[in-house]
Amino acid sequence: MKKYSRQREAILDVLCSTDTHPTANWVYDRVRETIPNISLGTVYRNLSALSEEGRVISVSVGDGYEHFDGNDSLHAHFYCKKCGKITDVALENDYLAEAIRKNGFTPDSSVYIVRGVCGECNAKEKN
Amino acid sequence: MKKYSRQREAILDVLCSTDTHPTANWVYDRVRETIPNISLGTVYRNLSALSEEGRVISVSVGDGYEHFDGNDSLHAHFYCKKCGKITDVALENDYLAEAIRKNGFTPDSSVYIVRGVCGECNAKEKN
DNA sequence: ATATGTGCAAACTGTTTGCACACGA
DNA sequence: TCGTGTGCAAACAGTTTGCACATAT
Repeated sequence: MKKYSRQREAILDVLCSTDTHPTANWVYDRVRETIPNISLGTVYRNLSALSEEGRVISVSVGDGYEHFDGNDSLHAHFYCKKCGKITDVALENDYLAEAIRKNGFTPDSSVYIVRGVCGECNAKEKN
Repeated sequence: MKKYSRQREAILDVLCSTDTHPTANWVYDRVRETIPNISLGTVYRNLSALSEEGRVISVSVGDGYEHFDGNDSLHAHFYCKKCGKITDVALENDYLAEAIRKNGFTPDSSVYIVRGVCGECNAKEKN
């Protein structure tokens, strides 16, 4: 059975109190402020556990890192290729998951990523 | 300037003639049937180049591998956590990219992934 | 008591990269 | 010729894992 752990709670806290889609290492640094001797391995183990439980989503934008997201409302991710920032874009309904359900699948989590250039970087480009 | 290469064409061919969302290594094995002494490094370099050009899409489903997709029609990916299979689901319009454009971004490629259990594995589970 | 979680560090592995050579334009 | 691409192999880096100890139930 699943056992409580201070470490896992702290990790979940960090993920739910940011919208920056952090990497494992960023979470590690942040949690160390509270639990200084937590290990990176523990962070990885718990991120992976939380992700399997569906309490957290993992997002791969293609920058070589796994990003984690504690935002449980329906949204898409916009990844800017220039500055690397990931921005949430709220969605009203999950019509992709619906389309998929019609194909005989049972979806349980959705990760939507759109890549491109953000407004800020678009502006800068006009130099 | 971009130079023609037999290797890159062969890699693109492989990707466009399958719907299995292969990994770099699978592509490597496949291309070696035609170009036996191609190197894995070359495959990686070209996959990454093709991906930047937008001729190919890279899909991270969270199994530890990067998957590549030469299908250029609009579709979502369903990843089955049980059997690992990735299935394309055609979409009529890219309303997510639209939603994102309204937020001031300039999207250029979309990767939609829904995770869950596929019909086959659902059936098997009823034992 | 005991099964699960942790810290530590080493191991793993998919991917990247430097270099000398080959090749397309 | 000249700049880009390739093959090879070593290096890299994010992530995983084994082990002995700690902790929740």
